[in-house]
Amino acid sequence: MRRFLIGDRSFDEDSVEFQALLPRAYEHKLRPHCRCKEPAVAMYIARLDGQYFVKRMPLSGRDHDPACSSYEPPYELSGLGPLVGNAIQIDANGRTALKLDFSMTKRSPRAALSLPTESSEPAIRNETKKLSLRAMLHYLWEMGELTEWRSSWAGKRGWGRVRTSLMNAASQTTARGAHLSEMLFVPEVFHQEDKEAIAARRSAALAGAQASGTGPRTLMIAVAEVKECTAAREGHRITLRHLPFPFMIEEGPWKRLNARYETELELWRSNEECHLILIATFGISVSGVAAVEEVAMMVVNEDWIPFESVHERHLLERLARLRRKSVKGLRFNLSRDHPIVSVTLPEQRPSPVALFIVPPGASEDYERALAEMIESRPEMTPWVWRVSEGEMPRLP
DNA sequence: ACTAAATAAGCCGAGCTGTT
DNA sequence: AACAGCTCGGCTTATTTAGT
Repeated sequence: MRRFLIGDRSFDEDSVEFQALLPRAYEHKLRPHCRCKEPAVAMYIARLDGQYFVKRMPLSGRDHDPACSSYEPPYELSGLGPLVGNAIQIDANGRTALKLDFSMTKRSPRAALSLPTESSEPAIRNETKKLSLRAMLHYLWEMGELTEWRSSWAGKRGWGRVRTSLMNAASQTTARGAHLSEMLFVPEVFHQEDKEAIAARRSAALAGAQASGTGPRTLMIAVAEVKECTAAREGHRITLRHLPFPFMIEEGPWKRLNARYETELELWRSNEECHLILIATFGISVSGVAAVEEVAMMVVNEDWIPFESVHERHLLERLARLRRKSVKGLRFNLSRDHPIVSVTLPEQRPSPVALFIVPPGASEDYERALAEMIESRPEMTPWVWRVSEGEMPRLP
């Protein structure tokens, strides 16, 4: 159980007086501090559906004691590490600001191209990294705690849960000076009996993507599960679950998508249980047709945990039966030849465990980078499965 | 209100990879 | 081995924001 400090008073999480204090503390924007470590770790109070929760500040999971329920493994082991502080900036109120590497508007084609002017200005290095679309999807998944799993959650996570988690994550986040929740569209679970209300909420949510006729088109970001892709008269039609209309994609981008996400599509087609998650910037034309501008994808298993190879899926399958929590590491902007932690087991005793999978045919550089990564986090017990050496080793 | 600086989006070229 | 296509980074220009 967690113990909190509010002001100079100490409370047990479950105590009646603490639960009674929460609404007032929320009202006055008081910040609880978790006493699992000294000095206590700053947290915040969130209100969800009229209930109050003490939540950790974004990306502060590593500051908690490994035994604390708010503990999360350090993000340096996943693709999140290089982005924190640059593309992902966290302020004191627990809100994060993202820098995006994709357009959120579509401007009309440039009227005239001006000849490049002679310029002797010193070149300004743009060293700030930005989030790709895939990294944005991984960010939402991680912040929504959809990378976490324990066996007791079996059967309890469906698209409704996923959607709520994603929207919660977005509500803490800004990008390009706007709230991410206003830019993000995630289709609601469709129920026939609630058809009209859902349609009304949907069209309200999609207002930001609607073409106004003049000026640059503003785009929105959609996250949804792909149902199927079919050829259209021109380009392709992507049908998404819980959405009554398809997203159109032109032939060129469609080809690129297939080449880029060949592995993902292959994994998706090879297994009926898994889901293909799409993230795309899109706009809606005056005639009401939704068209994709940019797109990225990832494959998740039946528990909505992302994976990138059959080996990882096997590992997740084994871990899904464990009562203790497992946390999936994600790649964000990193390419496939960078090692990242596959899964961490934060609740493992005596120390948290980092599970790595070395893909067959990994280079020496890969092994070297992996060794460095393991060395840099001595508090984590490493577990390595080298696929080329055979079967999965025994889990810790 | 005007100017300067920061930011966003699109274009272009260098380098890499995969194919023929 | 050459070529084509794609990706990534840098540069340019437009637009927004902040400061005077």
